[in-house]
Formats: sequence, structure tokens, C-alpha cells
Amino acid sequence: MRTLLTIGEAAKASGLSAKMIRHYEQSGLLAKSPRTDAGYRLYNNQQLQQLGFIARARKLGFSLNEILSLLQLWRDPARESRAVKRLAEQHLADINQKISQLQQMQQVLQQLSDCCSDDHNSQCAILAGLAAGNTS
Amino acid sequence: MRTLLTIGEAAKASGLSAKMIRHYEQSGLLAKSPRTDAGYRLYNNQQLQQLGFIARARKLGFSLNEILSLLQLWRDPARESRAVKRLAEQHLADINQKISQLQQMQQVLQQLSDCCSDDHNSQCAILAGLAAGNTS
DNA sequence: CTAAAGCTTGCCATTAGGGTAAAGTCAATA
DNA sequence: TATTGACTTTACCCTAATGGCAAGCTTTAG
Repeated sequence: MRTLLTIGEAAKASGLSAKMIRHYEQSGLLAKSPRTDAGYRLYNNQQLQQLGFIARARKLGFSLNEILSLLQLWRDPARESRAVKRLAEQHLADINQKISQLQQMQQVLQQLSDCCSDDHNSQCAILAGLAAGNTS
Repeated sequence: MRTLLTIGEAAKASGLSAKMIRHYEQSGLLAKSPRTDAGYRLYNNQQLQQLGFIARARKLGFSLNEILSLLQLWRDPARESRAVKRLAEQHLADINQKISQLQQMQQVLQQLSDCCSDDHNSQCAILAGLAAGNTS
């Protein structure tokens, strides 16, 4: 296989979009790519690895800012795994909080929906709940 | 109690911010408020009820677009509760999907974090997982 | 050689707000 | 009454992570 890919090929290989790869470069997550004489970006194996890293971190919900920190730690041979773990646990806490909030919404909404008659009637428990304010 | 409130008072009463009340007006969720001679917006009881409706719908995670539909149904005497229920169930499905995605992230991340040694060592299971690609 | 596909940059849109600034208004107090 | 502080108005810019479009250049396949 070739060792240098264009941005479209790198996108396909990493599962990211070309647009986002450019965006990550401009945001400072990635070093600026070498270019062909015509200005086309080229990606080597090392950069492909970084794209994969970013793609996987995005799938886990890390923000670009968090990924920047993770990449810096990844590149730093003197990193302490403690620092990485702290980042991950903060993110885990965020995720758990979001889950809780969504579950609360889900509960209230499910209750309202269960009381809604699903027919031609104009009476509606959902609208009544939103109007009356016993949704909290 | 007075029947006409300024935007700040209406904000306090509804739990929304004055900024957002103006935003909802501009977005077409709310009819344009009557104004004093000086141009101050004034809110009566009916509009306060609508602000409460919006605030509660936002707490349940409905988007402004969805709330627009809910308000239209609320105002329509010929509405069918079926229509409201369909909206609510679509939103419930969205919520449940988000919860699932977050739970998947949580699971993978928790596993990685559990394998991370939380010390001065430079070896780190989290970074290894992000680099290697067994996070899916 | 030509046409299609791919790349470049730059700009605009999205969601649901937050912030700031300049200028006008209202109410209470000195 | 004059001033001061709190409130309101509009208008503009900012956020996060993408998507889309357009104009123009390059590369590749036929």
C-alpha cells in the first residue's frame, strides 16, 4: 500500500470526513500536513494513527479540547497515567450526569405519554402537564 | 398582584431569562408583546402561562421547533390528542437513543478507566485503547 | 483532449443560549 | 428637583462540532 494518502483517502481510512480533518488541523489538534506542489494535503502512517485516535476519542464523546489534552499526553513520553485517568473520569462524570438528566426527562415524559389517550379527543394529558406545571 | 409584568419580572416568574424570552418572541414561539410608550415589553397572565409552558417543555428536552408545534396544538381547540402523543413519542425515542449512545460510551470508557493504573507510570490503558482501536 | 472526480479556500447555517455595549427609561433618594 | 442605580431596548459577537455550497484549480480516466 502507498504510504501517502490524500485527504479523501485518509478520511475513508479513518472514518472522519475530509471537512473535519481540515477542521482538526485548523484547530491545532493535528500538525499542518505536508502538501503536494499543487497544495493537496498528504497523510502518512503516523498521521493516520492520529486520525484514528481522534475518531475513537470522538466516538467516546470527548470534546475537541479534551482530545487536544489527550493527544498531548499521548505524545509526551513523561506522561503520568494518573493525568489521563483524571481526564477520563471527569468525562465519565459528565456522561453520567447527562444520562441522569435524560432519564429524568424520559420518566416524566413517559408518564405523561402514558396518560395521553392517543385518539381524536382534544383532551390531552401531555398538554395539560405542560400547561399546569406538574412536570418537575 | 399586578396583571402586567415587565420582561424581568416575567423572567423571574417563569424561570426563563429575559434574553431567551426575547429570543422566543423573535423565533415566532410567542406573539409580539404589547409595549409601553417607552417600548418596554409587557406580559399578561395568558402570556405568562405560555412562558411556563415553554419553560416546562424545555426542561423535558423538547427543541424550540417541537415546542412551536406543541404550542400550536395547545392553542387549537380542534387538536387531536393523537397528534400530541405522536410528537411526544418521537421525542421519547430520541431521548432513549441518546441514553443508549451515552451508556455505550460510558461502558467502554469505564472499562478503559478501570484498566488505567492511576499512578506515575507512563503506561496507560486509556491511551492504548484510543491508539489501538478496540474501543468499539 | 476532455470530462469527471477530487482538492483548495472561504463563507454561511445550525442550537440554544450567554455576553457586552450604547442608549433610553423609571423610581427612589438626597 | 437632580441624581443615581436598576431596568430595558437593540445590535452585535461568541460558543461546539459539524454540514453545505460555490468558485476555481488539479488530477485522472477515457
